[in-house]
Amino acid sequence: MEAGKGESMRASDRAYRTLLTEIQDGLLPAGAVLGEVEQAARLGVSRTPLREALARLAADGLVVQQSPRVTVVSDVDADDIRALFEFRRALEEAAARLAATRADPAEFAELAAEFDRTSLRGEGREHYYDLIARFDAALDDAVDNIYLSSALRTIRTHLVRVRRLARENPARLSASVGEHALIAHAIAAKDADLAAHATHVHLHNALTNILASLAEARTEPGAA
Amino acid sequence: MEAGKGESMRASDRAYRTLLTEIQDGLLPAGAVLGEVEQAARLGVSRTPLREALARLAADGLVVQQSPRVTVVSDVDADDIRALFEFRRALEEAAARLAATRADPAEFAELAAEFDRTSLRGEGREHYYDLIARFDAALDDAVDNIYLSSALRTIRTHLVRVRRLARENPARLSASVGEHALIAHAIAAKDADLAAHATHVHLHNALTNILASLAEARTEPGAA
DNA sequence: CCGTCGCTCTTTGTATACCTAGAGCTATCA
DNA sequence: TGATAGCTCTAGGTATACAAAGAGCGACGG
Repeated sequence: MEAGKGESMRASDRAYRTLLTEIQDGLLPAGAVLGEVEQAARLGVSRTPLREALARLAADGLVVQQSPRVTVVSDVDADDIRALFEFRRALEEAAARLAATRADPAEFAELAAEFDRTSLRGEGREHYYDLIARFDAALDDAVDNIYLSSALRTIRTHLVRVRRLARENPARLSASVGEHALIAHAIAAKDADLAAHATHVHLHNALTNILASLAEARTEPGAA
Repeated sequence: MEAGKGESMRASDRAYRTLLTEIQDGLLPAGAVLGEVEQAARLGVSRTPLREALARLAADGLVVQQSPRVTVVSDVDADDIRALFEFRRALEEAAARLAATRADPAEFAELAAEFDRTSLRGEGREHYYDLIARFDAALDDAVDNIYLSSALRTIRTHLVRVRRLARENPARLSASVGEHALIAHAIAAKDADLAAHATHVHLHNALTNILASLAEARTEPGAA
């Protein structure tokens, strides 16, 4: 579907992908120490490509040099999430405005229609996340700005982790579909202000839900 | 003042700093091919740290893999600059808003006063760029958002190159001081809307000036 | 018994040797 | 004469060997 297959890549790419996935999925929790020799042996690559992978993860902000000698998986607390969403709001509002100006209306009208349909039938997570991914891709394509796209990609990388920490409930998922439908409609209608403000609203709701979910999880840490 | 000295750094850092400076100063022009062995020999380091330096430059967007085999200094044309400023506007407007909310008013009042003073006496480029740098640092500090700060740092890295391409004239420099004064005053007054809109205006003027300067340079490429 | 000095061992940073793949050239065949 | 197949050679990708520095521990002295 998207990028190259697992076997034909360079060792450094495989190491990066593997570590990225493991961090996003929580297999490598925040604070986990990533020793070079240890990880190189585990992933079956030598230290050279592994170091390259760690450097990329550090550039992404998923890994941090705790001390000059030890690299750890970065922590994600509520303040981090708030900061991430401040950044995200700035970028996605700008992206929505630009898309409203430049996008092919037909494409976003089609996406809007799909969001509307999905909103009626209560489809599963799978379908929802897939649709979101297509919407994001269309947005990136319409905005046509490598700086913006690159920054958005980084954000999405972090969001995968955040979503894992804060399980979104079905009600929120459903509401999110509706919010996306509005954004898509606004872009299709070339209404930049509406697109930006709808994005603002969407991100506000998403953040609120995530922080609430996080607070909940802290009070009742029973469900493993 | 800022980062570590030249002699005590790691070889990879030295290579990165050197290449960065050379690209920003135009010694390595757009399109210049950066062979690993060649650059490693030239900079007096081995290929391993040099590769790390190239990877960082690639992450910054200053270097690009033209083909799977050849890495070149990235090009900067008018469209790139427009895209950069779209991105910059999104981030700096957001930063201005956040600073207006969070900054210590006294600090920005002081900066505003300095801009006002600089505006009266026609100080040189040196003083101007130094003051801007202090303003940027204060903004970063006030915003207190690692994602935003990190993205702004990347932008500033690119801006050094852009400034080189488009020589800013004294009139523009003077106007820019005034615009900065207004932004600083707005932040000190905790007026988020004014801070954001003044930033918008400032970036619009800066971009217009740069693009005009670029068009000029293309018609009369005489002055070496 | 506690503090400090020094050693060792681990871990990162760097250099280099090896491997592989692709671009370009040449020679041969149609 | 043109095209193609094969070869060579270069440059990147990977593995490994080497160097240096810091943390942890132990022994010795006060």
